[in-house]
Amino acid sequence: MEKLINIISGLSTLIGNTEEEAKEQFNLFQLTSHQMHYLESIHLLDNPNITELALQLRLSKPTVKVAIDKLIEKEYVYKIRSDEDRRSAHLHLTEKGKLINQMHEYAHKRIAESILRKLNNDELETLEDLLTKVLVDK
Amino acid sequence: MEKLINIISGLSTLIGNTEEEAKEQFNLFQLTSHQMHYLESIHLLDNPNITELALQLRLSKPTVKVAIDKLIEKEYVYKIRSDEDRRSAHLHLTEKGKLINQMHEYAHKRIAESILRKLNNDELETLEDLLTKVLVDK
DNA sequence: GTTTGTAGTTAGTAAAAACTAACTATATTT
DNA sequence: AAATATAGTTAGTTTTTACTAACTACAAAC
Repeated sequence: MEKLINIISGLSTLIGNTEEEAKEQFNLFQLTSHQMHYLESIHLLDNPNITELALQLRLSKPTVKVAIDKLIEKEYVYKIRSDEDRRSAHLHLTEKGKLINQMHEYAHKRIAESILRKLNNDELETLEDLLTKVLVDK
Repeated sequence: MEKLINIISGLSTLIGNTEEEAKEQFNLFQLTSHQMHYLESIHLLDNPNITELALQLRLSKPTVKVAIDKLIEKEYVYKIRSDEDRRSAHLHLTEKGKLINQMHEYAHKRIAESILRKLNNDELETLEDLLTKVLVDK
């Protein structure tokens, strides 16, 4: 158990550091960590409305509204008014906003490359099988 | 490569979610995510002075000083004046401040437990060996 | 069709988080 | 020992982030 925890701790650090490095390149795009979190949540919740986003982030609706207005002005987000309920509007990421996800993909790719460098084909296949088993639900 | 990237993405999500859940329990201790980041950086830099911490966080010294003052008042951090250079002071985490690291340990332990539930002994040993190989430097 | 409820917005405000400029105290260089 | 540099601090200010209360517009329930 102790050994496994240490390995997970190392893995967590590796992933954390790689994502952090990837994020640094993105900070050049003038986004605060809060704003990044908004974009990530919009992606995660799959185009929520303001109310849903506020609930997820545990912030008041006006707070979220003001923050989203800024992200709309900076062209990371846009709104589409719902046809079913015309009071409501769904939030979408623009192409620029989607870069936030590409950032994560980039970090994951870099980790994959470092693994490929360290394992041979058999080892890679075994690792993939075991981790798949670990990640499967239930 | 594609498969490996997906697995890493899943792993990253698992670790991220587990840490997030662990953090929620800690939010009850009245710390903002910024303040948690300060505590994590102090741990990471191994008792830095204000200047070093400001450099790491890419913030001005007065900004960091004011933030640290609050953490000192709340008893998460204390200062020890350096004997070598009496202008300088090193930042340390109090027992309460160290809980932030225990939070990470708790999250890692929970992930370890979920792995133990899904693999048998042989599989576990193989996984540990492969991940150790992956995490080794160079 | 009137009342009640909900999504989003606006206005006003408070607290947190950041900055620059200027200072004190100690160290280092010349 | 005087001049320069560095660590930390203080003061004053701006920006960001958050809140509540009150509003508009639309939807649902009675």
